Amino acid sequence: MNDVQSTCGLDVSLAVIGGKWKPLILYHLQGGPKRFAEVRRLVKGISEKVLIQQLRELMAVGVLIRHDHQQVPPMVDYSLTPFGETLVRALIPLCEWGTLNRQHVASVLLTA
Amino acid sequence: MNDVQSTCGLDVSLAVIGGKWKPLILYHLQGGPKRFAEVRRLVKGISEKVLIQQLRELMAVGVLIRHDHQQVPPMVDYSLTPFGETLVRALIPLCEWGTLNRQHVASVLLTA
DNA sequence: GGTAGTACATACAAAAAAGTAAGTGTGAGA
DNA sequence: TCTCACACTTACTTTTTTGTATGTACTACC
Repeated sequence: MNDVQSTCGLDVSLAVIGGKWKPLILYHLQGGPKRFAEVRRLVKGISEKVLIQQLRELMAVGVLIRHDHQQVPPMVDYSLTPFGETLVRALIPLCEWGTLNRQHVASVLLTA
Repeated sequence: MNDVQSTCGLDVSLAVIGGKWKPLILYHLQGGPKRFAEVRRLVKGISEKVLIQQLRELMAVGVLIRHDHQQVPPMVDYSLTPFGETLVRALIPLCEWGTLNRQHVASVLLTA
């Protein structure tokens, strides 16, 4: 990381996971394929509409894949691609940072 | 990370660095204190107004500190707090991921 | 026919974030 | 007096993201 300008890939990562929900969606798909409704349950607070949208965008950049089991009622699941797995791996430190500092951040935000 | 619900701190991290610009601002302050105009130069594309706003928010959560040299013309610099340094450390993997996958993501986004 | 389960699609609205333009304050120097 | 450098502030606008409500498609079952 000597030449900050030419090596900082944060703009790329942010292009892929930018927004309120994408990091959380990716994180929850870490544990293997998940049904639509299950993802929605895990990512608390997200609307169906936004979840669909975000899943579609994540698929478009190749980090998620959708598997349709071709049955009725519909049975569809979403999972990380291998590429997506590399991205989630890069998210773990941020997740851990948040866990470690949850209390501190909470107290700061309350006084703001 | 066994209990995904209770240990995932991504919501906390996102509360601190959410938005288009904050990760990039933090990243560029890694190398030591920087003047306002310098930060603006480094974070390409950001408007003065938004930079000020974001700096203020980052200070409010304790990851940045502002030092006014009390002179005219004004001379002010911004730097990471030790707390902020822990956060930037957690951002590095994401930065590296982006660097490694810049070409791949670029080609995907062009075809979308 | 109605109901159920599941994963969507569509239309419109609201909220949040970012952007554009103009202005301010402070001394220092011409 | 005017101009400059620097770091802001304010008012308004535009863009983006998220949210609310309703509807669709497909079978299966009562």
